[in-house]
Amino acid sequence: MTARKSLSQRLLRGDLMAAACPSREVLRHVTSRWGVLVLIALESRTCRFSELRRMIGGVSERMLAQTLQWLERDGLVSRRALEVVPPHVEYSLTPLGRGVAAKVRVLADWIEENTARIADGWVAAG
Amino acid sequence: MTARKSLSQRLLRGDLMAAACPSREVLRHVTSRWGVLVLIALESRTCRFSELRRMIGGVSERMLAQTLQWLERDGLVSRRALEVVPPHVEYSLTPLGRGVAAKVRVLADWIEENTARIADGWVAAG
DNA sequence: CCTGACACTAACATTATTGTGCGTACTTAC
DNA sequence: GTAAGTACGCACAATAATGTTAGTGTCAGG
Repeated sequence: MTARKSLSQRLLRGDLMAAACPSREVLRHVTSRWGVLVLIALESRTCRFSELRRMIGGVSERMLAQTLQWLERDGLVSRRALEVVPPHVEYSLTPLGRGVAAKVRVLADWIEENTARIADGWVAAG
Repeated sequence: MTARKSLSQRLLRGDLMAAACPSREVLRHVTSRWGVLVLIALESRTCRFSELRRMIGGVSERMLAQTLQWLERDGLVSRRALEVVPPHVEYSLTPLGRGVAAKVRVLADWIEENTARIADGWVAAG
């Protein structure tokens, strides 16, 4: 068994500017193409696999599964499989996951609100 | 010449859940591996190319240039080249860029603070 | 004279990420 | 009986992102 709170947990802080820092890995999962969207979708409510697939336009089953596994390993998403037929699996955010999801959501909101402004620059510049 | 404020800018909001929405593109630039770090670095101050390169551990010149160009086209970063020798180029955030950078920074802070907790889960699970 | 700094670009090699199609094992709906 | 839904895993292909190397032109420092 591991200690309840490791030394690193109490003392160390990640440094994203450092190439070798593990925080880089977390960043990649969270900000991956579908990671952002999964976190946002799950922030609203617990979802099944195929619900997520329908909610998130353009995601393939393979990528959705992959992304969910990353986030699960990071302890941000929890998976609950019901032993029934047909299979029923529920994905939800962990307390930790709710933390990131909130931040991610704020960023996503900003992007949704400002995309039109940004896209105007694209057409103006050609 | 384009209209001062396009219809889309006043009326439409991006929808990240829609596969074809342009907001997806903005999201990709902002959350790209180096995009996040560039925005954070520039939030603290205007920087020269090689300063950014030194600040952001592990970034190659090619990727830094690429990322800066994406963000510049999106109107988030502005580039100012002084006509001197040796070349002197300054990168800074536009007002729009300051908007995203603030949101990105909050996310990055969260990750830096919680990476230790997350990484603990990695070792525990093996 | 030789090197390094500066801010890149172009060409090429290599990963990483993503997509596609198929298979699973069972059930309900048509 | 046939198709579709369920939640994926696996193999392979394609595309996107990233890295590596070399080169540009000028000038200051050793």
